[in-house]
Formats: sequence, C-alpha cells, structure tokens
Amino acid sequence: MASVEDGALIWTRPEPGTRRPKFTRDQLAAAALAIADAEGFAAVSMRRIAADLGAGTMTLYHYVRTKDELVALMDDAIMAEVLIPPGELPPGWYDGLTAIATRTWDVLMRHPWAPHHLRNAPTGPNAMRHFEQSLAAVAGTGLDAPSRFALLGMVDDYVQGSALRADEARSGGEPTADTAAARFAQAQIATGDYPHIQALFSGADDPATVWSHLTGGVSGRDRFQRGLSALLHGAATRMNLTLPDR
Amino acid sequence: MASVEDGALIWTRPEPGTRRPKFTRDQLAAAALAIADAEGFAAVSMRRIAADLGAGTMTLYHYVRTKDELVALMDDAIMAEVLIPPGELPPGWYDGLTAIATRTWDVLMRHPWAPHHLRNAPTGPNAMRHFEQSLAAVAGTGLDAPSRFALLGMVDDYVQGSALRADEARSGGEPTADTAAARFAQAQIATGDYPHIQALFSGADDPATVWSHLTGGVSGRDRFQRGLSALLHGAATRMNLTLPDR
DNA sequence: ACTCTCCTTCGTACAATGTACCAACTTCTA
DNA sequence: TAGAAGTTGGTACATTGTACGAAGGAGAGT
Repeated sequence: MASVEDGALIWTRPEPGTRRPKFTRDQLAAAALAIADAEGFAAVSMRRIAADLGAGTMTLYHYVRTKDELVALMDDAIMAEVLIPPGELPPGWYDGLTAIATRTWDVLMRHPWAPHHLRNAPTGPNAMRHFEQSLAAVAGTGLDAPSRFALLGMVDDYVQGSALRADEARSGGEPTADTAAARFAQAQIATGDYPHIQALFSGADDPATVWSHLTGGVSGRDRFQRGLSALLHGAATRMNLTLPDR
Repeated sequence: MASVEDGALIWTRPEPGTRRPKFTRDQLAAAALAIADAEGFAAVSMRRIAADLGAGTMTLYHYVRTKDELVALMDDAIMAEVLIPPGELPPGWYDGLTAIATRTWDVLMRHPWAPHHLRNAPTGPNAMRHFEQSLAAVAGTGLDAPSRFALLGMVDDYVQGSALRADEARSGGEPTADTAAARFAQAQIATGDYPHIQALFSGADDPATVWSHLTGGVSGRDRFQRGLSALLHGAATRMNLTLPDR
C-alpha cells in the first residue's frame, strides 16, 4: 500500500471525465461504504468493490491511484454526514459544540468501523468544512486563537475516544455472556487478586446483569453526552466562558 | 486472519515448555514490539519476527495460534508499562486518576502505533491489573459502582482520544511545511470559503509558525494534562466530588 | 466516411502476507 | 535402546494491492 505522501492529494486531481467514464468517484466511495457498513471494513477490497460495481478490478485505478485514496474518499463521504446543514447550527458556543459533537458521535455510531480505519485519511474538503463549522461555533467566545483551538481539540479528543470505545464495547466487550474473553475475566476475578473488580461485580453472576447495573441502564449516547457536558463545564470554568443558564 | 473469538484466549493456554523450547512468548512479544517501535506496526510480520529471532517462520506458531494472539501479547506487554508500581499510586481520586492517565499517555507516546493497532486486542492480565488500579484510585470517592465506572470511562475516552490525535498530528499533520496535505489546505483556504479558518491562520504564511502560534508553544503533554484537568473538574462538579485544594 | 488519437476498460502477473500441512529433528521416558 | 511426544521449520496456497500493457471505443480532423 502506497503512502499518503507521494504526489498530490486526490482532491487536487480532476475526476476523469473528458470522454465518458462509466463511474464517478462518488460511486466508488458509496459502494465501498455500503460494503463496510454491511460486512465490516475488512470486507472492503478492490476486487470486491469492483465486483459490486460490475467492473473489472483494475478499472477502479482509473479513478483512484491507490486504495488509500479510496479510503480517503470514504472518509470524506462520512465527514459530509457530520456537517450540520447551513443555518441549523445553534447559537452559543456551548450549544453549538454540543450539537456538532453529538452529531459526529451519531454518525460514527452508524459507521462503527470508521473511527478505527479512517484514522490515517488525509483532511478532505468536508473535513475542512467541519473544522470551519467548529470554529464558527466558538467564534463568539472571545477566546484567542490558541484557546479556541485547544477547546476544539479537547472536544475532538473526547468524541473520538468515546466513539472508539463504544465500538469496542459493542463488538465483544463485557456485556455478551459466554465469550472466551468473558470466561477468562471471570476466572481471573475468581483468583481474588482483583478485589476492587470483584466488588464491582458483586451480587450478580450473570455478566449481562452486571453490565446493565454498571451502565445504570443509561444508553451509550446518554453516557457520551454526560461526559461531554462535564468536559465543557470544566473547560468553561478554566477558560472563563459563560454557560447557558438552564 | 483468524477471529479473536474462536477458542480460548492465549492466556488460558499454558506456554509450551515441557521439553525445552527455544523461546518464550515474552521473547516473541519483545521482538515484535522492537520492530513496531523502530519501523512501525506495518513492519511486524510473522516472517520478520521469526527472522529477527533467528527462527523459522512457522516456529512462531508453536507459541501462538495466530498473529492476533501475538498482537494480544504485544498489547499486554504495553499494559505492563502502564501499571503504576505497587505503592506508588498517589492517594486521592484526583491525583490517582491523573497519575494513571498521565502515565498511560506517556506510554502511548512511546509506542505511537499502539492506540491505533492494538484496538482489537482482548483484555489480558495486565489490562485487568490496570483496571483494578483505576478502581482503586476512585475507591475513596464514595460514588456507587455505576458512577465510578462512568468516571473511569470518561477518563479513558479522553486518554485514548488524545493519544490517537497526538500521533496523528506527529505523523504528517499540519505542522510540517510542504506536504501535499498542507498545500491542499492552503489552496482551499485561499478560495475564501473558510473565513474562520482563514482568520485562524492570519498573520503568518509559514505553516510551522501558525502551528506554534495555535498551540501557544505548549507541548502536547501539557495540552493533554490541561484537558484532563478540565474533564476531572467538570466531573467533580457533576458528581459532587471533593477536589484537592491547591 | 475514415483514420488517428487518446480516454477508458480490464486480463494477467507478481510480490507480500497469514497460515495449513507435514516431515524431520530432538529430548525425555520406559 | 526404542518409542513417544515435544519442537522446528520447509513448502505450498489463498488472498491482498497493484504494475504493466493490450484491447475497446468515442470524438476530432481530414
């Protein structure tokens, strides 16, 4: 797989189209996205995308120089979903950032493989629009540039981390009952070497019960929003920002 | 590549050793870790590890069932670094969590590829010890189990997100001058479609200058700790926790 | 209409990877 | 000294990304 660094980014090269190509880059990205959502990112191979499109494998390389570029296209398509439609950004830094972060989280939950596999994708046009939108949200804070930047970074860190961990939990974390991982954990706890974990799990033998107790029946989305709120309140205190009174 | 799910976890199977094997699992993990640190995770192949160890490729499969298991070993080795030595955990939930999170961040910075590639690794013994240690840190808060769990989750989300983003920034983010990505971003900004980004970058044409201005000359580690502090303060407010007066 | 150009398609081929299979070697036990 | 079983590693195969280059087809110039 070629590096991202050689030559110009895909968005700087015009899409083929002087004659009449069979496909567009958007179609390739859509096909790839569909495969990833349905069967996971690992199922996305050049051969597979081409097959779904009814084309020869090497045809894809007329639209894209490497698979990494195709992944960049996938990333940009997802960033488009993240964008808040023009005019719908709530006023005020707190509500604005909350809206953006929550929407981002929702999108990432729809494409759970994304945070993990699109990590190396270069910044595309939609990622830039997202950044622009984020800056717009904090424009009214009165903060200087470095502080605004830092605030956005903190929020982004938290969103990414949450999405990543939520995916992890879904795909074989503690909740499901009889996985090898769960059995191993049970056995380890039974040794008595982990008193605090043991206390956490006390009162229930069924892992599912324990899990729902630990999460307090709160959905992942609510947990995400609570953490976000804590983070924003903490940041507000440190940066002397006004919180909406509510 | 086999799934993690089939059969028992590697830690439940005894290490070969009834006769006199040439290697130990720890040696495989150490060799793999050395390769990943020196040349990136992509350079870690079974053939390569074996070569470095002076063994035939298939020999590795006597110690490990799949490459995923070897990766699990790598992950567990890193989690060992994350553990705070017994007795050195500072008292108090705030200082305890800060110590654990910071140490974790430091370790992840030493193995920048880790947060990205070890994501699917199953929970091993050292990960459990880490969890136990984290629970110990919040034991004195008086919080109930779900709240303690939520607090740790928030911190973990933030640490993972920060480590991930720090790695991203290092490996070809904005700072470096003349990458294809930087040139693309410059060109986009020049269109005038991104007024807020433009304002952010105003006053300097040199990307490196802009970057150092945006980060305010603060190191990644300091930025991490400030965000962590904001998060912990926000959580303290929401959960009625006592902060150390300082 | 015809040809020439070059845009577009895609079959073949190759290097790299994880790993199944199995033969050979080695070491302990009877 | 045999036999059994633990340990090593060579060969082979399927799967991946993609380089190369031949073939098909649309439009321009005559």
